[in-house]
Amino acid sequence: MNARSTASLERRERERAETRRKILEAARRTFVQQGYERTTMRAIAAKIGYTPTAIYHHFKDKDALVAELSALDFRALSQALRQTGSVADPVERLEKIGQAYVEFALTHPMPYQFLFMTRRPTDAGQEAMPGDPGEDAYGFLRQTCADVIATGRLRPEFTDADELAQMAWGSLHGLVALQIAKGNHPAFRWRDVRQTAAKIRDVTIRGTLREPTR
Amino acid sequence: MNARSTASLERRERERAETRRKILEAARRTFVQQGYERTTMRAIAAKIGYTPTAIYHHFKDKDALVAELSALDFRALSQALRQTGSVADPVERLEKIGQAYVEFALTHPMPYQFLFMTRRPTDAGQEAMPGDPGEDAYGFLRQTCADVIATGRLRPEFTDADELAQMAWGSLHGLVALQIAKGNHPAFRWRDVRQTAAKIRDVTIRGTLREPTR
DNA sequence: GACAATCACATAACGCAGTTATATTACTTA
DNA sequence: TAAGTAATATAACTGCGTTATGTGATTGTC
Repeated sequence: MNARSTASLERRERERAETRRKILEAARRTFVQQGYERTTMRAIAAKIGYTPTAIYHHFKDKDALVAELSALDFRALSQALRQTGSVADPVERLEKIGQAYVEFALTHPMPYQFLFMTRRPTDAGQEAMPGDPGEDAYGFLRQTCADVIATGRLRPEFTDADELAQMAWGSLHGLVALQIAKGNHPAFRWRDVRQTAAKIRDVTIRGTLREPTR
Repeated sequence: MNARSTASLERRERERAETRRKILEAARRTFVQQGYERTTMRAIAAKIGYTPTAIYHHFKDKDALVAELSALDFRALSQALRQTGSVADPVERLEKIGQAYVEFALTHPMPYQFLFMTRRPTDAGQEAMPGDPGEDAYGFLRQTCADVIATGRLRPEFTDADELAQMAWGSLHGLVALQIAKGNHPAFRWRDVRQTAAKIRDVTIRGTLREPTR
């Protein structure tokens, strides 16, 4: 393998990466506009001047496309969540986590929908992969809940970190999930989601703390 | 039109209704077992010894099947919610509404998913139909929230019935929606949903009330 | 510099889905 | 008994995700 071949290899890899990137970009645009079901491989391919089969040269199948897009976006979530780790007080940290979570859901509705709002058959029975960013984030939330419990500031009925995590997660997930699914439905006169989410966080914290705080 | 023809007409209508019923029953079983996407018209038809086209003689398309099934189940929700109307205290009534709502979601996951967890393109821009059971239920929740506010027992920052309704709805929706979508995912060590939901209701109420209660 | 190999695509097609145009069969009505 | 109609079947269409196979350009080897 000489210098010329190395340069050629590098160029080919660059071109391959560039094609991959173009596919991902077109896929993201289409997924966001049309949603998962209504996005066809043919449409993605046509948008960048390829045939559908070309996509399969770069990605295993349609799910792999969404999975990669989701994984990319999830780095942002993981980072945002972990930045809250600097907050010393676990209660304040829990609130920051919730805020970052809502912000992520609202700015990345497509991967959010893919990860948390759809039931995939592969979900059942699969072993917990340590790399899964969703489970990763849950573990982080759970740990913070355990820290909150350890402060002793909660009412005595809150001793289970998983239960507390599921209460906190569920409360905020419901609001953003409804917003994503029904946000354009005029009959529900939707209030500003970020503000409502903030109130849900306040209520959750005040409702679980041992003493009235403010 | 003589007596015989009337009898014949009636019998034919009975038979037609019976076929409709059989289709709906088979569709319900399949939808519950397999979910919406994996349920095929061919499978429904085969289960009752018909060809797929026969279904189209009774229902416009696949969505119409789910819509009718959902409407049927939703009568149960509306009734269950309205039965809570007998509770005089608005705060207690709100709690009962939440309990009935969670129970409905867990016992009717398919219509729940259809109505609240999927974004349908027809949702946008459509006028509010008064018959829509979903909006009907929201209106009932909203009214109860308004009643709660009117009692004056809430903290001063809670004055908006829609906001309060969306907080209550979202909190419980999130828990059951996660359960429906990710309930079989082993990495999240799910606690008993009804119990967690009860704690969410407690926390929401205690967190919004003016004075600590118990 | 010929030549095999490989890469990055395209062509064509498969199987399955929802759906529909067109029979066919049975029953009702005149 | 003939015409009409309602209920179902047959066969096919379109569009989907996906794959087996072809093709042409580029690369590495003798």
